[in-house]
Amino acid sequence: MTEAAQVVAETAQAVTAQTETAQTETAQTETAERNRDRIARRQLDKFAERRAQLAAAALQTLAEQGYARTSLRDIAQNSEFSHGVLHYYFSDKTELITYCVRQYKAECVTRYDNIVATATSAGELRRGFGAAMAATLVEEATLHRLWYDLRNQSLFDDSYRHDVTEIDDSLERMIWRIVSKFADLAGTPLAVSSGPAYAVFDGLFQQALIRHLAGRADAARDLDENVQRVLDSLTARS
Amino acid sequence: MTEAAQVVAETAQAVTAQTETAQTETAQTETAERNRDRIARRQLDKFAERRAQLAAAALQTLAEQGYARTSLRDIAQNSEFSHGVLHYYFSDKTELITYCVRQYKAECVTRYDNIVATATSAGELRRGFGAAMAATLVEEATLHRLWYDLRNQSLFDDSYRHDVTEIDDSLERMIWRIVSKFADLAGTPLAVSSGPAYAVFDGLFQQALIRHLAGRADAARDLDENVQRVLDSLTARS
DNA sequence: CGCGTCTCTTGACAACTGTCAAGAGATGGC
DNA sequence: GCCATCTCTTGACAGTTGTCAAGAGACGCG
Repeated sequence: MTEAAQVVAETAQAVTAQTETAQTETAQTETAERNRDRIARRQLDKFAERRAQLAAAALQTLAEQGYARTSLRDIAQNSEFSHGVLHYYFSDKTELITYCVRQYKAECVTRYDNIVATATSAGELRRGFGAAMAATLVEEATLHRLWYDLRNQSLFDDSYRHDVTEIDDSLERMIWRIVSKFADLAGTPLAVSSGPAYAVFDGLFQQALIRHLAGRADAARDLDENVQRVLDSLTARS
Repeated sequence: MTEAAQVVAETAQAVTAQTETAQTETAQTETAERNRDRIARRQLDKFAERRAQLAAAALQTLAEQGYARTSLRDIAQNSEFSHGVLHYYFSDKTELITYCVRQYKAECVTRYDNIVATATSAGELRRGFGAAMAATLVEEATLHRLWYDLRNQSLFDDSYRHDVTEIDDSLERMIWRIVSKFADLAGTPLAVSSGPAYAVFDGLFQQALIRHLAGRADAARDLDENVQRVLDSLTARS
């Protein structure tokens, strides 16, 4: 990797997160500076784009084979590039997988927000939650399997712990938005707080995932039913 | 491995499970046969004993490093033998780990049965359950971490699926013994059946494990409290 | 004691792993 | 069209992996 590329790689995420850089150039050098800036920006975008593309290939491979059985060559083979390119865009395997985890997060932590926003009654919210859980269970089964795999890896390997914890917290908040709004709409207090609420539904989902992947056709329907029933149960008795 | 040892290996578990073999010898050859039998039995016991010993070393290593990072040489180094011996007692890595999983099961599926047997009131059972969960969370944290790791591996690797499913079913029954007896003692019906009941408490435990391993000192206390609260919540409203 | 069997060690093998360096091609500004 | 830079491929490296074979040592029978 060239020095320039190195710099691009190291700052890619930080810079792309900014909407605009400060314009402190004098009038004299403004055009040249802007040009250079525009070029750098384009390179940066292309760089970030390819990183995302490779991360997508990595996510697919990991979801299929699992963390323990996935090598960098496997990932490259699922992309349109050779294995060497991975070390041009990622410094090592850990950084690649960390990036994958972050990309996964962006896709999933707002999964149920639409339901929360549109539901007008407790019953509607409850049914929408159950249906959405059952739907993603079937449609993104391998990706969920990977999530649980990586979350477990983080219990053995500290390098993943931080990002995994961050995602887990986001998921907890996502579930809490549903549960607390449900209690709100239903007008009943809750028996548990955010943490155990997430844990309970995560447990239900994980069990359903295991059964679904084992080929049990009733897994999604059962999940739908169980989620609704438990959601009801978590409202405290009056 | 010699042919004899091979046979011993293949039949070790089946034979040790039997309490006594059929005695069909004639009086003439009885002594010789019994002698041979006694010898074979002793060899068999020694063989099974060493298998268990090696499996214990494997369990310890796996619990420390996780499935993905544990090699046969790592395991051997945690025992008092060299790496070659593993292929004398186990045909391959898969058989070793499968054996480990079975050994793990034997240690854990009756974990709460004492509480079920001795509890005389719903409150006592509920408190005993919460305390026992919190205790094993702390005392056997790495072993639980391994269990979740292997259960996840079984979602990617069919070779472990059968044994893992068997253990998971046993755990579900174990939890159900508690939950159903609790409802019995409390005189209230339950909102959920065996499957979701297990899923819910497993979710609580897994979250507590993650937090405990992350160094959060309140993990065990929270688990105790959450388990009791959820157990109460799962009793249906009258 | 001698000998066969059981146990275990040693060393090797082929395959695979993450990593990296050298260089070929592609691209785009001048 | 030239040249610098970016992008990607190829091939190699050192280390690790599961597996196995050859043989040394231990054990226990006759």
